Amino acid sequence: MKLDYSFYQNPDVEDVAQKLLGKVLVTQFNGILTSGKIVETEAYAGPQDKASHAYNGRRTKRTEIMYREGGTAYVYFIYGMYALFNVVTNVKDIPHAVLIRAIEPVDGIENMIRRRKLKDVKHNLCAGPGLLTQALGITTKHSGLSLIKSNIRIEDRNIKISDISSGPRINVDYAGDDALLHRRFWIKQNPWVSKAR
DNA sequence: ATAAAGATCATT
DNA sequence: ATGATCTTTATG
Repeated sequence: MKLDYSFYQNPDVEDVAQKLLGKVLVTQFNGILTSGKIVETEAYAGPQDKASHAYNGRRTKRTEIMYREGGTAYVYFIYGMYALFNVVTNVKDIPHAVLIRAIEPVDGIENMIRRRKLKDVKHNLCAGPGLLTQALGITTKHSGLSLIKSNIRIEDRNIKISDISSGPRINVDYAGDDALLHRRFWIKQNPWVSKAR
């Protein structure tokens, strides 16, 4: 069943990041349904987190979306090529977010392969934040959409997951000491987790 | 108006 | 380790 606002409005963003592991991220655009099991996430704890776009309460046109109520999609463009998908958490005006870093393909795999311009299923189909958005057809124009009311949603399909591992977030060295915090979570030994760089 | 950086990825 | 590629943001 689809996750509701009560799931997303949890005040503990690290807790949500871990609970998202094993849930299924689904998009349904133009009748094409694609989905994947979330296997890797990162928590961004708003104003107190030097790695967050909302650090120190920064509000810009882009980051404004993070101040919406939990259960909103925050998608932004980075490095001139990639859209990264985040789940906004906590209540309105508290800019917490969870970056979805990797999924394991579940539904519509042929369409995911086509969107990625691959020949067949390879490890790089959706193991990385910039790759899974391509595979699911997510772009910046989806930023601000409700995960409860739009064609992007997250479902609990009662998938049991094994142990959770944690470590520092990727590519946030600009965050000083906050770069050392263990706010990246993944399903232990899952082959679809992104390559750590 | 300009410049610099960036929650990445593929390749060497 | 480096290059591709361009939006967002800060600064002047």
